[in-house]
Amino acid sequence: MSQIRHALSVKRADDFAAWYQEVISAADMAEESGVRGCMVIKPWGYGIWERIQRLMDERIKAAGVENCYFPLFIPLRNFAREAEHVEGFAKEMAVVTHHRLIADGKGGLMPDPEAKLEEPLVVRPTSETIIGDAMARWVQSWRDLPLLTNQWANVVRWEMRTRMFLRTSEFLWQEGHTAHETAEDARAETMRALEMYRACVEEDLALPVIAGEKPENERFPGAVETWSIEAMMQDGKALQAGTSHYLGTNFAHAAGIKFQDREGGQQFAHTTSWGTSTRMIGGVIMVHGDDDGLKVPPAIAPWQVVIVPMLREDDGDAALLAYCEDLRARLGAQSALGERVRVLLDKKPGKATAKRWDWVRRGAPLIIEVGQRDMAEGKVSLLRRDALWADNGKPAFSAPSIDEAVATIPGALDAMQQSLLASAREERDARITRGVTSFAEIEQAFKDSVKNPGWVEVQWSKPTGAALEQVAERLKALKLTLRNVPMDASPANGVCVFTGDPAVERVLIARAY
RNA sequence: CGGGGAGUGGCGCAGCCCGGUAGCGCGCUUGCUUUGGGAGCAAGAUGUCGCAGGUUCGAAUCCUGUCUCCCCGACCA
Repeated sequence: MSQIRHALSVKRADDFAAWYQEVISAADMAEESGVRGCMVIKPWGYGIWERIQRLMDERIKAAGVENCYFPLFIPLRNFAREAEHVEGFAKEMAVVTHHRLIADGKGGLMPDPEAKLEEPLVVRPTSETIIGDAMARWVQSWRDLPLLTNQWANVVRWEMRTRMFLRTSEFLWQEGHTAHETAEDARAETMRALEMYRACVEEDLALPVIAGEKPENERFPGAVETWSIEAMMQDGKALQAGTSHYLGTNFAHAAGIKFQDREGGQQFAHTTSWGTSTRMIGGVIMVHGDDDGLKVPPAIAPWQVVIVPMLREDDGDAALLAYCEDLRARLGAQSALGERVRVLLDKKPGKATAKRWDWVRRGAPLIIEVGQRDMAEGKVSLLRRDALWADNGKPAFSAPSIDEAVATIPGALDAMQQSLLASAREERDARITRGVTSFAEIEQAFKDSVKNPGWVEVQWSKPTGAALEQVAERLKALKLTLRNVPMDASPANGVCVFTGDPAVERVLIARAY
């Protein structure tokens, strides 16, 4: 192996947390804002979010769910209704108490004590309560059901410890809220949303996930069932990439979502809620990033192909730019992954080499450099972000003709999308340990290891209440948590690693973000 | 929210202990050279030293408070 000069200064293997932060700044995705836990999402990071948003939104609408927008401010009294739900969020809510500023006498401003709100407003941490209010008005008859709504919004949770994209005080997300006539319908919707997330995150973000039900102690406050998709990061930790909740009639009782059923009686609706957030971008970084920066899966790349002309600031530039423009137009007329290929001709002044490394760090799937010699030969110089280095330690350029490039690039984008998912799945599966039969084996695997060995799947007797808390405590000593009960795991056939009782199902254990 | 570390040009850092009016590398600008693989040489520009008070003739440096970031923990649908 020759010496490779990587595009980042920190390597994943040396300091994963520092590497993660360097990717975000080196890929020009986001930066600190000066407000605790809040970030500025820059064009490349926001462009990725917009792609995710578009692809997810198409899937949401295809299921018959309609978008709405509900207010940012929620009256404090809404939160007094559903005790369990409130308890879950009370410690992390931002509250608006004043509506006017006055001079503080020291050259600054302060909230006007005279302008105190009679009833404080909570900045939404999630919208169950306010959407519940609306649903109570909108639902009168069984004919109004199911009611299927979604909103794209920002939410605020006053987090104690924040990390860019993974856990920020303010974040962007989508929250689906639905009401149904029967428990059966609501459960089906819960599962439909979960499957939608699995498909979107795997197919579009190229993150392999395991879908399953959360154990009772990990449930959303007020939910009857909570389901999640869990993705494995390169450091072996789990990231919950989406959740879907069956809320029973808990929220319907709290908000008064009642309807007249087919027999003329009054019934409470069964509701669901489900969400995914900008946190998924953190997952993309930690699954697909490498020591040269980000690799953006083509489906969510704002630009899939970036053409970098090797300008020399002489008379030859005009012809070179025309050649590149022709290439851009021809590529842009092609389709990959069901859409027109997104091609940028990067005409910004500057050295082509410097610009190339900028795009490598950002993770543009394909980078095409074009110089005078390429043009003279009717060729281009093509670099694949997922196969960056040649054996000699230099960037692995290929030199197809322009016709060949136009013809093969759509297929290459499709292939890259597939291979990113496939290789991530391979790496994940190699790090899931199954067949563990005792707690001692778990301790052994996680106790003294500096490197995280990954996930463990065990059989258990699904204890509840205090017995479950005990299990959680034992795992906590190893910094482990119960992630979920995979829906497609094989049935239990042994004994519980925690209690020794007959096992009833399999559960995943991991360190988590 | 507890423990620890840190905030000095765009980025990474030195200076602080022992107060005297700010420096290095990268980047940036300009010029010349170079020109197919992350260029070289030269000359430049960029700082209310996180913010607010205090001590002092004088504060990046000492004291107090505060904000933000990082690590560990607690917490975390």
